[in-house]
Amino acid sequence: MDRTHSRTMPTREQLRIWRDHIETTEALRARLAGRLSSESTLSSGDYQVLLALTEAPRHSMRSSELAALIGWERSRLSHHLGRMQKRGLIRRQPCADGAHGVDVIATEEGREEFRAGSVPHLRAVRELFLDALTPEQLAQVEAISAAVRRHLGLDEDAVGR
Amino acid sequence: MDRTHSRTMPTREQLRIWRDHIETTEALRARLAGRLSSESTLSSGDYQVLLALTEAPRHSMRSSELAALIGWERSRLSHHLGRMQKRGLIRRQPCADGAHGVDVIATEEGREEFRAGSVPHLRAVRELFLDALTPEQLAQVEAISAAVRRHLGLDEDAVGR
DNA sequence: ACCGTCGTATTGACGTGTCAATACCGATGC
DNA sequence: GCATCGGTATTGACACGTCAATACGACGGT
Repeated sequence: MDRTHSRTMPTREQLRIWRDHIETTEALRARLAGRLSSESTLSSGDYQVLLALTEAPRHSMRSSELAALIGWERSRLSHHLGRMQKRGLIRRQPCADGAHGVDVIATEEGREEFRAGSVPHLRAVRELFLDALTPEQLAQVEAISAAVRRHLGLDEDAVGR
Repeated sequence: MDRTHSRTMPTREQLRIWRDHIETTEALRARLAGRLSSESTLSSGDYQVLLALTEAPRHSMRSSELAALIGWERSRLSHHLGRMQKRGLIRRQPCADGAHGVDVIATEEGREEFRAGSVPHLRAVRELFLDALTPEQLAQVEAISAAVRRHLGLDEDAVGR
């Protein structure tokens, strides 16, 4: 590779860009979470879970599949499902089809909350993020994310890459 | 404003870019935090606090100044300082100069940990983030962050803008 | 039948973050 | 002097996340 730059420390300028990037993205995430919970009783995590479940057959999914699909650790999902269950958004029941797993099921109430939160959430993504950028910038965001993901070795598993 | 695009929902493609962006940045943050705590006993939060304090005169700062400088809510800082104090990284003492505040002081141990973590941390920023991008992309990141910050109304207070 | 072991899900301890309520103190008005 | 108000810092309750430890059923070897 012979990269000349990798042995030196970041410059002030580079660090500033890094910090701005992280802080801005964090602020964006927080704003979006705020919008979501002001329009529905859901958090971002609840939304991700319910998004996956409502799109699944019978609004239901194996716990481990769900974790893989949304990219969460198992224990994180387990804790989160506990909280959601307490609020009546989902149910859990021993896996119907033989094996030794757990089926997670979105309740009617959970699906209702999801529907109620969905449109405002998508609108917020547009208003807070997409509207801030030109189409060229959005394409740049895509390329930059891809470069970082590749660099970090995410997306390893995908087949054809 | 008459923006033609603001009344429609995001496309699938736009949503994908959004999610990739958020997830990638989050993964980056997590990786960096992991590197930091594997090289020193510090978390990212500890690092930010100690960075501000070690650069301040007498390694000390009013609690409220500190919160403003690193952009944290007061209560968040208070909780965090409690944890750092328990580990001996900082001390707190009633404000020396008259008024009714609290001085936060980096202990010798805190400064030592900061020094130990600093170089590996900066190296990790380079390796995980800066090395992933071309100079053009880094400039794009800067412009994109600026656009989003402007759009969200951050940076409001700055004088001359 | 018994013992490891692997995969799945949960749990407990703890660090982290937010929000609302509180404690504290100095200044201001009566 | 005393009530009240404003700014400062803390606290408690709770949501969220990670890590390590645990439970427990299925499976393979003996």
